[in-house]
Amino acid sequence: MFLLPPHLTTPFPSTRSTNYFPTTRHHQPPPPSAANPLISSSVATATPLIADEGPNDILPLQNRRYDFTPLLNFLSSDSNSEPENNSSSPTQLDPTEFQLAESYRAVPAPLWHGLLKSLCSSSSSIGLAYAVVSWLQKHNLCFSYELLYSILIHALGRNEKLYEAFLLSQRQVLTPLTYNALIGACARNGDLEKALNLMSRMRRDGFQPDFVNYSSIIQSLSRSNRIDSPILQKLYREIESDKIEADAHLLNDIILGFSKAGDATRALKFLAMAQGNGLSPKSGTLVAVILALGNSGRTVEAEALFEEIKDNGLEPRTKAYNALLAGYVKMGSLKDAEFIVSEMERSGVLPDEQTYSLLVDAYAHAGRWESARIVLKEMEACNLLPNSHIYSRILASYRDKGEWQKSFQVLKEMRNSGVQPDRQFYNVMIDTFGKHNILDHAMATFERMLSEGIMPDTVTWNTLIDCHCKSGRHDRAEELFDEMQQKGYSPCVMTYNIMINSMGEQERWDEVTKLLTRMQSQGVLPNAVTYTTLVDIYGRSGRFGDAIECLEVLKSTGFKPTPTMYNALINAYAQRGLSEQAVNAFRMMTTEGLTPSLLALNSLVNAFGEDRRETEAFAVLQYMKENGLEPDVVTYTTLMKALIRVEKFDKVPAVYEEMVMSGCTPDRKARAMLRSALRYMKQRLNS
DNA sequence: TGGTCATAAT
Repeated sequence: MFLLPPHLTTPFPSTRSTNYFPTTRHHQPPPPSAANPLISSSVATATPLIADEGPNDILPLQNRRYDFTPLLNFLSSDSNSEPENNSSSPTQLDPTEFQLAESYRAVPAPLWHGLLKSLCSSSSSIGLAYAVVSWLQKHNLCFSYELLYSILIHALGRNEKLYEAFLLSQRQVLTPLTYNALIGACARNGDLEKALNLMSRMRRDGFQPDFVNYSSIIQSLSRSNRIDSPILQKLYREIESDKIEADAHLLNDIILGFSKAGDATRALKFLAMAQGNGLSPKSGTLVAVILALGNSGRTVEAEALFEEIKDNGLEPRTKAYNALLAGYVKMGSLKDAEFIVSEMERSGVLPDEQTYSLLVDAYAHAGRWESARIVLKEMEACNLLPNSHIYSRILASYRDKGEWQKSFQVLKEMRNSGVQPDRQFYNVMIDTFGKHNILDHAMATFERMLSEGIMPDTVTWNTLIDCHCKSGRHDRAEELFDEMQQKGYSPCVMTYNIMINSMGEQERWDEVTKLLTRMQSQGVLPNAVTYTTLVDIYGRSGRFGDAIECLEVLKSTGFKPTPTMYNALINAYAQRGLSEQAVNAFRMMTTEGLTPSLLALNSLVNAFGEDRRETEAFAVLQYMKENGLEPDVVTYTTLMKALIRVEKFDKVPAVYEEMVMSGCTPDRKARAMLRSALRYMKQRLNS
């Protein structure tokens, strides 16, 4: 088995030649006035320039007090500005260049910074930017060159030119300032792997990563929605071991990160820590925590936090109400949702598109299409136009209720209202067909989207690939995976997770390894789902050694396995009736300080049931009751299955009875289990 | 801004 090592030592890009900058310079068009820059236009004047002089991307600078064109023209043509050749001192220069330098003596530093940022925005002028820095250094025209380099790196990072940033950094000894800029550039470009590598390199060089590094990484993860709880936990452990005291900003980022990762428990923990230190997080962060609480069904706590905003003397605004509303919509509590909206009205807080969208969501989810329609009308009355987003939510509701046929009606309705479907809408539509195994509709929707000139994104490809996997069309999924890359789309973690799952289902272990290697080479970091998937696929195939090794590797890299990973392992043992091993996995989980969920215990019930140890299965039920975990339909159904396995059919009805008495609503599978027990009893009577 | 896609129980 193969797994990704902890800190992948990705080399810095060094394969391309280091004379990258000089060569790009030759791509500059020869400047018309290069022959005598001092004569062609005066320096340091307010005179506006002719537009076609110099690179186009610095046009905004021409409105400023200083005219950099002569300098840029000079640097574009003059080979003396090569950094390699600038050993000569300014006094040895030809008088023209000296005079040019003198004319820029009074330029304030921020203007140089602005010039550099501007030059970095276009590939064709990056070389020029570097030449400017070298030239400034040569003529002692700007105070801190370290700062200039970090500005260059930062600007390159902003402009998604990470590769160039790395090349540039290779020309300098890395200082804390340039390290920070580089780490920031990596974070901004979502290259967490490189950012983390740089942090450890920084430590090796004897520099202490500071909270800004951590902040930029966490912010980048949050922003790109790529954050997950284990990675943030690991980062926090590093913060602790770096002995960095989390300040208000960093704590804010951490709370926001855990919220976005859906880990409401840890978000609350750090919120308490911040408040304990007398710090109050930004209101947007509190809203994110409310959202996370609501999303995990913890609406009571969400409401408590909402009230806390009020207690702090702040008036909750639309966003805060929306977050609370989202929780109730998520749990399908229409009454509470309606109450929140009326509270908004009462408090004079205006609903926005999001509010209406959530309300429409709530009605559509409850199957009250007419009410949803009224909300849309009301929305228009408030001068808020229904958009593609709101219709995509409606479609998602239909999808989740199994009513894929409604897709066409939704499409028609939105067109009638003058709303054009956008990419996200089509993504949901493809997913709707895909989730119901109507692959030709899914593909037709994809074609339709293309024919309307809407470009797919990674989500579109992921959706298509996954729905083919789910329908067992692994061959087509693989083709689509290749196709997306041929068309220039880079697979993301999710794509890889889908493909790993697919290969695992097919037991093509070499392919699983290949995918992991490719992830690594492309700098795509595996996340919690990747590991859960690996544990799951190995476990399901009885490769328990590999499954456990996954968890060990994970732990050795400073991550903690999530409860979900253990659930996958326990489930794998359970399905093969290996109850002893299932119990062991369960114990491992509790030893790690993880609280077993109902899901883990249900798997344990199943493990005993499949191992014909129904007494122990019922002991787990007892354990649940004693530990305040409410058994659910799955628990009782699994117990009934356990009884059937040992042919104690006559005891099944009592379990069914208890299920109903304890307030569980029997579902289709529960009823089927009872029915089959009754059938066996009848058979036994007849024989 | 947001909204869409991936993992674990009968």
